[in-house]
Amino acid sequence: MPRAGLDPAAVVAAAAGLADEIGLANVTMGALAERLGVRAPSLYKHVTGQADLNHRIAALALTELGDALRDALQGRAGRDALGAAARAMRAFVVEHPGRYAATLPLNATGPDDPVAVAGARVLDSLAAVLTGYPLDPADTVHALRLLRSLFVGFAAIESAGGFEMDTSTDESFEWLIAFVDRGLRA
Amino acid sequence: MPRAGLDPAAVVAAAAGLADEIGLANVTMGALAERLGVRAPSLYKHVTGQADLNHRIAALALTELGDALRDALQGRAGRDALGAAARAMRAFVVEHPGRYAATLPLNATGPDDPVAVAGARVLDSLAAVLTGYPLDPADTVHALRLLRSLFVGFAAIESAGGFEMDTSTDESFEWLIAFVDRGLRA
DNA sequence: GCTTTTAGCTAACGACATTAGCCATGGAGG
DNA sequence: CCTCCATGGCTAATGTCGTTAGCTAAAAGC
Repeated sequence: MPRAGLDPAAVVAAAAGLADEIGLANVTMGALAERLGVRAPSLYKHVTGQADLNHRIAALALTELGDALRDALQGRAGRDALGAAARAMRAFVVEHPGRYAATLPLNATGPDDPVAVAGARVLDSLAAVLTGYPLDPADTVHALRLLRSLFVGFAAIESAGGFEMDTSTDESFEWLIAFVDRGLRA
Repeated sequence: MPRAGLDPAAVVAAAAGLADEIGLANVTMGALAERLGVRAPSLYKHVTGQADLNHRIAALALTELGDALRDALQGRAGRDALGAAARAMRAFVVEHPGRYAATLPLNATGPDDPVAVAGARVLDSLAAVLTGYPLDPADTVHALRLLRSLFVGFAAIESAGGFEMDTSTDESFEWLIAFVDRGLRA
C-alpha cells in the first residue's frame, strides 16, 4: 500500500472543494475518500469524524471570506467600501456554496476556536465598513447585525433559488446596497 | 394489531411538532413512528418518503406563517404594519424553529405546489406592508427582497446563536425595523 | 540497520431509509 | 348478520453511511 501523503489540511481542502461541486450534504466520508484515492476509514486518521470535518470546512471558509473582504476593502471607504464588501460576500457564496453552507451552523466552541477567530475577522471587516458612516457608537452593533442579516438572508434565498420573479437579482442587490448606504448616512 | 387511525395530515403535524422539539435533522422515520405509536415502515402508507415529509412540513409551516401574518396585519399600515409583520415572522421562527427550517430549501416543484401557493401568500402579505409606503412601483420587488432577506437572515443567525455580543437582540431587531421604515419613507 | 510511530487497510457494527410481502381490520354491499 | 376487499399496520430484508477495532507496512528517528 503506497502512502497517499494526506494531512488534515489536505483532507479539509478536498472536502471543501467537493462540497462546492456536489453540495455539502453530499460530502460523505466515502465520496471524500474516493476523491482522495483512499478508503473511508483512513480519513479518521486526520479528522475525528464528520462533525469535525464540517467544523474545519467552516473555519477554512470563514478564513477565505475574511481574506476576500480585506482585499476588497483596501483603500475604500463609505459607500464604496459597503458595495465592495457586499459584492465580495455575494461572490464568495456564489463561487463556494458548499463551504459557505458549512459556516451557517455557527458552532464555535470557544474564543480560541478557529471558527470564532475567523468569524471575528469577518465581523471586523464589516465593522470597518461602518466606520465610514456617521453612526452613534451605540448603534454600531445594530448596524453590524443589519449588514450580517441582510447578506446572510440574501445569500440563503438566492442560493436556494428563491427569487422567482423575473426582476434581475443583480439589480435588486445593488438596490439593497444603495438603500443601506442611504439609511446609514441619515 | 389495533389501528392507529393515521392519515397524511396527522403524520405531518406530528413530524412538525417533533421537529420543533428536537430539530428537523433529528426527525428520523423511526423517531416519528415511535411518537405516533407505530413502526417506521407504516409511515410510507401516508407519505412517500422523507423528502415528501419535509416538503409537506414546509407547506404546513408556510401556511401557518401566512395565517400569522394576515392576523398580524389586520387594520395596520405603514410602520405599524412593518413592525407587526416583522415581529410575527420572528415569533414564528422562535416558536417553531423545526418546521421553519423545513421551508429554507425552498424546493417548490411547480405553481400548484402547496409550498409555492403558501409561499406566495406570505409574499403577498409582505407586499401589502409595502403599499403603506410611497414606493416607485419598479422598486417594489427590490423592497420585497430586502424584507425577505433581512427576516430570513436575522432568523438564521439568531437561531444559530450567532449574535454573541452582549447587546440585546431584541433591541437590534427593533432598530432594524426602524431603519427600514425610515429608508422606505425617503 | 533496527525500532517506533503512524497512515493506510479490511472487517464488522449500528443507525437509518426504504422496499417487499404478509395479515388483520373494518367499512360497503348483500 | 355475513362476506368481501381495500387498506393500514406488521416483520423481514437490503443498501448506504458513519464509525470503531485491530492489523500491516511505510516512513522517520536513532
